[in-house]
Amino acid sequence: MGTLQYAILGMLNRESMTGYDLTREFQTSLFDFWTAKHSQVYPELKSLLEKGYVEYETEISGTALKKKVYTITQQGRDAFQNWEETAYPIKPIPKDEFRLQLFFSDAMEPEMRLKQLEYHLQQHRQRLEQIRKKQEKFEVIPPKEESQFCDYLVMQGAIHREESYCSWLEECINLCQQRKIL
Amino acid sequence: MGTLQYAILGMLNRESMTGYDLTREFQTSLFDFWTAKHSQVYPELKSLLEKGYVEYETEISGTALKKKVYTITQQGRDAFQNWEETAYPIKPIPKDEFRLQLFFSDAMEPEMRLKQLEYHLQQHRQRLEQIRKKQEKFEVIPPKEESQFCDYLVMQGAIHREESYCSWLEECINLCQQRKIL
DNA sequence: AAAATACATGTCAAATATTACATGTAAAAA
DNA sequence: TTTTTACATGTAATATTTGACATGTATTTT
Repeated sequence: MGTLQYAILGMLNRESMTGYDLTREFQTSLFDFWTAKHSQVYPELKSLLEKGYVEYETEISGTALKKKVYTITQQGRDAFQNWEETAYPIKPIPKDEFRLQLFFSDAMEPEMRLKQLEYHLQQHRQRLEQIRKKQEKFEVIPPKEESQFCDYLVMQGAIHREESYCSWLEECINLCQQRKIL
Repeated sequence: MGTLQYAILGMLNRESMTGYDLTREFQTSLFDFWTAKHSQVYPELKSLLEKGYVEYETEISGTALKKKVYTITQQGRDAFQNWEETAYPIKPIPKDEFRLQLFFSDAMEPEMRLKQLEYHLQQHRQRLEQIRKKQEKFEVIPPKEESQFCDYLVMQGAIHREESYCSWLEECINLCQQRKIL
């Protein structure tokens, strides 16, 4: 079973919701480590339904709008817990198109390389700022029993990741400029 | 045109080689930011051939073993250079199964969460050590005109990435333990 | 009252990527 | 001399993901 299905089970384990709600979560609270579009969510829900890991009730919103509110079953809870407690070997290193461009940048004008480095630094600084805005909502570190504590941990991870990307790019820019002056 | 095709063009831009050689590069020098299996490389070479971006000559190794040695064409060089100098918006945040598990770890025993954190720290420390072994080969920072300089930059990036992953995990472990003692 | 945005659910085609299937030669080690 | 490892090239089936197509309701803004 793919990771996305466990992500869905994990969310439904917290709270029953619709495919639309799940999709929204993938665009917000899970955004810093997992994303999915609605075109992937609905088929996966169907698959989980066939496995008996989720069930749904139809609710009417307003006068005609049908909503399918999905709830995790005991079977689903068991499958989720089993995944959650399994220590999987770490996945292959994520692909990074910019690192690839940089790797080949010896074939490029030094000014162009610098321009590329500065553009990407700017992009990652923006991303970092967006994550820091989330961080500011935490006034204290939440107690470790709450799901808020987990939110805090993964958000810290996202900050670490972007900070290190930025500091690497700064280092690259320095190295490129230094050797220009000498 | 997909990124993998540009990765192949970039390698052939440095030196003519076979699909087998390319696959080996994806497992070694490009490993820290892009990978591909031979089952993906051969069809992509075929596609590049149809586009006129590469051509090949058949060489005989030994008495019977046929090798297809691919060479980039001028058209291929132009396409590559165009990609290389384009500043693409940064890609969505890479997926990370462990961060997903951690995000849901409020539903888990605190000891289990700690066990998971320590396992992943160990895995990433190992990965970091492997990259550091590559780093040790550089006695000085190579001059910026050489492709070695690019190798150095991306390798530094891989070190930054793994170091920050490890320091984040250490921070998480500390936070989990701290609150246990208090 | 109209328009725009958010809510809500799906399918389909295409691109990307992994694993397994399939075959054979060359060189090095046991 | 046999076996194993590296060299060498492909295809097929499957899984994952994205982007486009397709439709309709509810709410908010203009």
